[in-house]
Amino acid sequence: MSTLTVKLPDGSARELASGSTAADLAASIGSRLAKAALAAVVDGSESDLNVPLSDGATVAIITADSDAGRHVLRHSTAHVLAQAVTRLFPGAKFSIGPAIEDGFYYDFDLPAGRTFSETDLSAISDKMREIVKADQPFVRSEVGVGEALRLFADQPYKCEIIERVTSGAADGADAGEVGGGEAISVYRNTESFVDLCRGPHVPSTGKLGHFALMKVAGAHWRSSEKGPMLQRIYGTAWESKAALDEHLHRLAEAEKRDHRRLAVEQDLLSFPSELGGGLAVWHPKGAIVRKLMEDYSRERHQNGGYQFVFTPHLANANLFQTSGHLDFYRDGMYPPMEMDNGVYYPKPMNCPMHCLIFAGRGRSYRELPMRLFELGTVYRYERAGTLHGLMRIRGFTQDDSHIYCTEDQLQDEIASLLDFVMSVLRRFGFKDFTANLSTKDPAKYVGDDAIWGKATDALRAALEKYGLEYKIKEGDAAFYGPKIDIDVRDAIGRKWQLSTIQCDFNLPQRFDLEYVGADSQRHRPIMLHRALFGSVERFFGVLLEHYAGALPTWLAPVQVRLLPVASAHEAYAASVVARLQREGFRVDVIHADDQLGKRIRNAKMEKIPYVLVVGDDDVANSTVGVNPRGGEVERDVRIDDFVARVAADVNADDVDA
RNA sequence: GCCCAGAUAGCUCAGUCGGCAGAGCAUCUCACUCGUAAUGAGAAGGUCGCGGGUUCGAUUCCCGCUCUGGGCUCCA
Repeated sequence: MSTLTVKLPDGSARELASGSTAADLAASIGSRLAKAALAAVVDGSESDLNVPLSDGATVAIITADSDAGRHVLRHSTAHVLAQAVTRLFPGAKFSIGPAIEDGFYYDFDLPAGRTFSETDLSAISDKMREIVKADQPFVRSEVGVGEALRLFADQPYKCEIIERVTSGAADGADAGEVGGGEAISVYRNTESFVDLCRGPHVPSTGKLGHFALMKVAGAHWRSSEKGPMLQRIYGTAWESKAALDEHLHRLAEAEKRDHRRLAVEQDLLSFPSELGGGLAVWHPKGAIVRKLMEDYSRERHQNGGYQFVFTPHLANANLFQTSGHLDFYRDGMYPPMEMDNGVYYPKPMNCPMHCLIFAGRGRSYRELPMRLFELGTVYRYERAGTLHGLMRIRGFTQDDSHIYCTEDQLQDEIASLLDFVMSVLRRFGFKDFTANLSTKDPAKYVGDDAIWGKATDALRAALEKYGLEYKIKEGDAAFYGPKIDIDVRDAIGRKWQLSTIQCDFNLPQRFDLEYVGADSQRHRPIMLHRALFGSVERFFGVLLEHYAGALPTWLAPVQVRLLPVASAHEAYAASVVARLQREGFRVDVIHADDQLGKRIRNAKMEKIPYVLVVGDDDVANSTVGVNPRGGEVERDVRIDDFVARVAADVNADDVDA
């Protein structure tokens, strides 16, 4: 009997009977591996377990508890979903169903315009469990184009994918469905259910089962707004019940730190419907936090060589004609107001007005770099379906800087800008950063290639110098210049894009901005846009979620709460409050109308950093009882010691979430 | 803008197969004055999101709108 030898990931070799498959390999290694195996990587490409191995191949087994394994089982679960839907809704057309982060989805076109509602999910889910229980095999075969078109004759979306793939017009979404090459691969589960797919898949549906259908949604075919609206079902799937439960638990935790929920619970701000969609009012407790954020931002900008400016909320249409906003972003602007002889628009950006300030008189190279800063409130008409709490809002305030500099200054200016941005972000407790460098889209840009190259190099050099991990997004820049976007990762691992540093070769030209150089000649400055919070509102929302509402002491609306044990201790409590207020702390006191335990509980739910309880002993000894957030109760703490401790906490550079 | 789901007391939510609307928390009053995560009693609180239709009667059924949530698209 002839044999073949394969290489394993650890470098060892293994001899198998000729004709052996990846499944045989797994079995030869161990029964636990055989059970956990879902697919294999053979010579670098993923394949099914039952693929025959060739002599000398390098083979790795994919198990369910790896990222690759979860990807396979999610994709396979999507097929089960499609089969369940086609059985429950005869005539349903299915389009694509990829694995995504934490789960999968599948898009359907139901007969007669029928739509899914959430109540359909349990029936579909039950049908899926039947299919899992039936332990149907996933049988791969490869067919020619003609055969494929015949197989999917009643599935127009599948036919479209086949045609696009074979005509070479496929994009990433199609490639997930079918591999490239001549033959088209399909996976059959039953006599009647077969799906176009590149694979690999689990050997049989019995390997699946730890899934949950999460929600239904509309989704456009081919992700194009012009395409028909399909019905999408989202699900999640995991390698074990424990992993599924853990995922569901994580979702529940994320929901608990939803900034919209925390904003209501802590009385920070609200979105009264009387005001209109996407518009917020800030209540006193939210406003104080916002003010602290803004004060800190102003202080840093003042020390960072910025000049403060203020500009109005409205501008004549001519200004936005000059800036180009009316040409490019009219749909995203609030509608115009007509008055006197002109037409006015609420501003969607501050930069045109800052350009007017620069252009207001002749400028010398000695004034550059000129750094203008404004907390400027802008209004954008975000479409109704896109609004989302503070994260997507129609009126918001940018911490907006525009820096005008010479070409020679570009490099240093960008490097110091990046330092500045990172230092401010760290103060707010973010520690984990990544950046994206977006480069020229050759199809759409203004300015000459030399300046694009120079600016892109300057951005890259700044990232390298700072040592910030970054990805290059080729062709992703706006038409007017390359940019750096900075993402932060929050306490539960979610990424938020916050700060941005953008070069602009367009506005200086449109506003005909000039300075006189040392050579007495006129030159055009380069403009940089820089937002750090981006939107103050959104940044506030991200902070709330990052800290789950427990803002660091320097930002907490109430830093210290005094609780007199009984009415007899109120005078003493008042004297402690006065002392702490003299030290500049934000303090309040809750009188002894409720029991102490109740007042402690309320303070804890409000996530106040320090709760001070004062009773007989404290009155006698000038002490306080300290109940710190997340710490143990301490009795008989001297007031001076407490003051020093809070002061240290407020000034701490290292803030933990 | 499109698909799905919502909107009932300040908050969280129950309920009415079409017949005067309910709980917990919060609020107010009274009692309790208490040493570290919910004291007790009472009161008050609602055009059941807005507008139209069907009906003897609509918070409930139908239509439209507004707002909210989840997606798609978009995001200077």
